[in-house]
Amino acid sequence: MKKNTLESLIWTRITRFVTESNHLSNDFLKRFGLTTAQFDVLIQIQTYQPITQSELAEKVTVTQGGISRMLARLEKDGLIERKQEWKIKKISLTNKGEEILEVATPEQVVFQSSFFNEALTEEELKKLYELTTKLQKYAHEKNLEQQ
Amino acid sequence: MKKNTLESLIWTRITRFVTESNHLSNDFLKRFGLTTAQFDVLIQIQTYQPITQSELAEKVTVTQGGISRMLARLEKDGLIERKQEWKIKKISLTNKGEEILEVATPEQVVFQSSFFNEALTEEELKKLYELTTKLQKYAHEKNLEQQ
DNA sequence: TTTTATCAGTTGACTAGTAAAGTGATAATA
DNA sequence: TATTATCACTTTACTAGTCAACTGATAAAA
Repeated sequence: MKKNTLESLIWTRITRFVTESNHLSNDFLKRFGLTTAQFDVLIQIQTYQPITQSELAEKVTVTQGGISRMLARLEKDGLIERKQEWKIKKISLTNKGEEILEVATPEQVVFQSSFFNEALTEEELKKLYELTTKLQKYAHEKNLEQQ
Repeated sequence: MKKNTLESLIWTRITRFVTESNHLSNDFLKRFGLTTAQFDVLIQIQTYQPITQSELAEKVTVTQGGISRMLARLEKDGLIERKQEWKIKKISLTNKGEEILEVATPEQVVFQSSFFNEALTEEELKKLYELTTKLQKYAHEKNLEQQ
């Protein structure tokens, strides 16, 4: 019984890479009082605000319930606000949220980029972008089919 | 303020791919009463048994506390056993664990591989393996430095 | 107008993980 | 021998997520 195909070796590499670089980013973002997941969500809100919870959930590939909890925490910390409007809730950043991102984003982008550009050449980066785009599109479509 | 470098685009693709393909695998493994995380741990135990908790934690990039909880669940389900031996605990699969893996592994390997080989060519797979190996090695080293 | 459906979000019970403090056995030192 | 350190693991309190059942408001059908 073969359990180590090239594909499953890649799978292991990718998941280990994601958890390890997540640890590093969490550590780095501690100075701003943020986690990697929170930073990810805040960036999406900043880009698309005002946005509904369902739209946001779709963008960060999390369930309705997951985004509900996450936003409850971010609201408690005063980083975002939810305004009930008709039967939907429109999410946007507060001034505090906006200010933190202004400082955190450039630093986090440089830090996060370092995992890639210190390990790979410019050519390899382009190839990797191409390959991961294909993978993600395929997995995304397969997920949509499932429902 | 530039927040969309090629690197951070790759980051997003990779993390979204990992969560989406994890959903698919979780769904697939439901028929064996397993989650993707549990399957991952069981395969490592099968490969290295008898193994200590600390060694196992290292292999699956999880903390001591994390592996302790995970193994408590797997033990409760009767898939593994922990034998106290001197001051360490040696982990191994039970018959039940071994039997489930025997059926689940070939199917899960085929399913997991499909995310890759249906989206990419053989050539691209080899390239991707090369690139992800570099990435993971780099992130792993950086994590070791941190401690 | 009452009922029913639907839609956006929340909540309960769970898995899976973290950091940091705690436990209990073994080994090293005073 | 008594004390202290260390080691392997557990536990507490938390973030982050899942699914599925539940609200509560709006819209559509009877």
